[in-house]
Amino acid sequence: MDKSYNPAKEPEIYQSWEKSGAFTPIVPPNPKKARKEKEPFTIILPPPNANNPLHAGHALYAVEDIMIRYHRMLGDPTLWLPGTDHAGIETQFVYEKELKKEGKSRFDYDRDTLFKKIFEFVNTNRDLAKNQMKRLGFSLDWTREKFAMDEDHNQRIYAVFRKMVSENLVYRDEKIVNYCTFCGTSFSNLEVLHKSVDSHLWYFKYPVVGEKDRYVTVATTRPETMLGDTAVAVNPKDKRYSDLKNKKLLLPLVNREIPIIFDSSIDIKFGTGAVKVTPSHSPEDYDLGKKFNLKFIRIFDYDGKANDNVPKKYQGLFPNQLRQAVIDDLTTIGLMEKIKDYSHEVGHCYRCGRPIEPITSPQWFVKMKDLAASATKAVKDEKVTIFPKRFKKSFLLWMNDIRDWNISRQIVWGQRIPAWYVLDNNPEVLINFVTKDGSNVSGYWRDLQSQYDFSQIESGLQTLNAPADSPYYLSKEEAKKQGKLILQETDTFDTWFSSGQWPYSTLGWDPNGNHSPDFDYFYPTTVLDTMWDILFFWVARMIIFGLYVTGEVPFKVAHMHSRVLDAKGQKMSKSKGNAVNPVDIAQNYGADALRMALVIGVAPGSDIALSDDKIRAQRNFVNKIWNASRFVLMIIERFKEKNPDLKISSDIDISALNKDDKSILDNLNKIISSTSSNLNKYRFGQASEDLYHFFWHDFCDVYIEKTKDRGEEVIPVLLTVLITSLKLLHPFIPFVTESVYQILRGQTKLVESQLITSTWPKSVSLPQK
RNA sequence: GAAUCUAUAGCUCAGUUGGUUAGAGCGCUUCAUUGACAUUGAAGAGGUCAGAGGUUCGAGUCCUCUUAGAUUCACCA
Repeated sequence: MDKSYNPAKEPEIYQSWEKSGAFTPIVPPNPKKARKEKEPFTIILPPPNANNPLHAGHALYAVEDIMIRYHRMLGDPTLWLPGTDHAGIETQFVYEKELKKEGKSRFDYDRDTLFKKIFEFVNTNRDLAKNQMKRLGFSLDWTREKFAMDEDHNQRIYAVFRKMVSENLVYRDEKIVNYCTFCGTSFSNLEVLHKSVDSHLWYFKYPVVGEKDRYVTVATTRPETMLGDTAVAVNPKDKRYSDLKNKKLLLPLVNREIPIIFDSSIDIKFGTGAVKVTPSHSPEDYDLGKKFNLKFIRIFDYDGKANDNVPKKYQGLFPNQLRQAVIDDLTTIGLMEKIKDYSHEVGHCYRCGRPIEPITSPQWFVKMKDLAASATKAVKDEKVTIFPKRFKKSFLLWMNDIRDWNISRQIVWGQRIPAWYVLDNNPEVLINFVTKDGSNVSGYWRDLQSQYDFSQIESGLQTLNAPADSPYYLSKEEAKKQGKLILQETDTFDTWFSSGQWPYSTLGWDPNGNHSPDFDYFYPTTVLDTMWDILFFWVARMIIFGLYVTGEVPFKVAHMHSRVLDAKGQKMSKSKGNAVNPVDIAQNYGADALRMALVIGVAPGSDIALSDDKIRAQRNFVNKIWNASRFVLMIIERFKEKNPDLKISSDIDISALNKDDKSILDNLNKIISSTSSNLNKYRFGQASEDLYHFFWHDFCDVYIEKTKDRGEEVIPVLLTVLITSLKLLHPFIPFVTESVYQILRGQTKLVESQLITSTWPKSVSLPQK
């Protein structure tokens, strides 16, 4: 044996495991029945994004590997299913940055071409993550690997979509959505970051029509939207304005007469108690607009510029430019009353960081109320146990006031929504396309149809935007019955609409009920392990979809793991330059050292500061195991030299044990039961720490030292404690334990061929005290 | 605005349902060690467990408040 452990050989060990079939469970002939007799232990890997190499956080898949290896050793049929996610907006955002380097942008391509280019880009990256996961020792069943853009997965989510449409759980509507004009897409509420912004409250005077020198002053944080105001709202109990019933105001700069409306939602104490109402650009005002049947005047286009609903001099300005122009002009004409400092929360795009523009836009929504209710019930009834417990509370809180989910994204990378529009009788469809000579054209079908032939529009199509009440058909064939000029919706599904269906889809759920044996055997899965930051994005959606589509929860336990931070406790990110590549660490110190460093002494769900010190300490521990094993083998050799007939065995003769033997075996029994119990309770930090202490202190420092002046009778106890320790440690540090085991196997009589598939230890029977 | 979490040795953190002298890693001090391992061993210094109050025979552990920090959720002008 080498003088110290050499992690360079870890990949060979991984190959031998994979080749032996240890990662691949066998599905019995009658899976449903077999499941009832013995339930498999199943984890679906949270699929990493296909667009990027793994980061340190992904190394925490180690937690899943620990559970998987533990259950495999317990003898449970065990499946850990790998896959990668297409990660819609994330990937497109990354790819657009690549395009920018070439001096191109998404506007240079029709959507089909752009889609194909992104697909190629993703394919070149996909194997990277896979090899990294192998390097870290994750015992995933690669024969079942999936990708979120696999055709069978697409077909499944399309089927679910159609079902939801037919049951009125999916609807189209023109509502206020969170829109990023830079990314060119809407977002769900979850994808909006609320940042505190130091700004101002501007007080404008709106003249009262027909009354000389009388004004109503409104206070606003968004002067620019005043060009789209269609009312001013006050509280009916506010005496300052009670005489203004049936009066109108003259909107300055625009010279439009707007009504005064009375609604109890208006806070009398805020500002002047009078609020400008812009139904097309503010969520609250949208509600008022609906309630009072106000005009909806959208003043910003999808590119963020002011459109022709504003006076000519303002057209084409971006919101911040428009703001300044409005402030200047109101000041000039003497209608700016005052400006106060004011700090408030503004929604920003989680992707590009720019302010979100709330605008009305036709989009696809999922009705959440009933779906959320069933998920809430499942969690309350512990059909799904959320661990650590504190996340259960925030889950229920979030579910409690959930809003309808905007599932359509105006990007190309993702599953294109399977709905078709008929242009023949739908002139108001807004179309963007690239012409044959490469220029961008945008316009309504009513105007375009005379200038371009349909085939050019179809082949150059970038986006279309159909009015919310446009009829649509769920297949091209259906649509064709209605007309000749057919275009498919260009919006794609929110990534989470796809990944929310990951558990049953990857296992082979079938819309027609002909489920695969895998689905019958492994679904519902056992544990879902992920970081808490996607509890709402992903975990909640999976529970919702699972219950809706299969009638069962997708997993029984949702285990939220820690967040990996750098040595200083800072969030890792590429831009900060403090991101570490887990594979680099594995090359330098061994995957085992990294894995151990990530779990030892970490409380459930708390942050992990990953430092070099910590990794080195665990590298030392791994080496300690190597050397303790080397020592045991060495003294066996020495006894053999003295006595060539010596039988090497780990069978313990209870009557021959001395005090030290009994003490170490007693501790061994304790560590066996505490490790099992800690693993059952997801207390990986405690389990690993106890094992560390037992092996290094109890076994090496105390017991081995004491055996140094004893005879060959120590061999069975030494072997028993060593082999049992290797088994207990194997889920955490699989490589060193397996490689030591293989060496031991060559030199002593060991029955089991691999540690990975060996049985979990049971306590040694000792004489009663 | 709502909720959650954290505050324990110089640093990074463990400490399950409350129970004897509060632990680990790294760092520090002294010593040992040339055949398991210097990626070692032994001994040691170092904490009024943020502060105040309460429950209890007993609290780092439960409750209340205060202070400091972090995070998440949230359509308020």
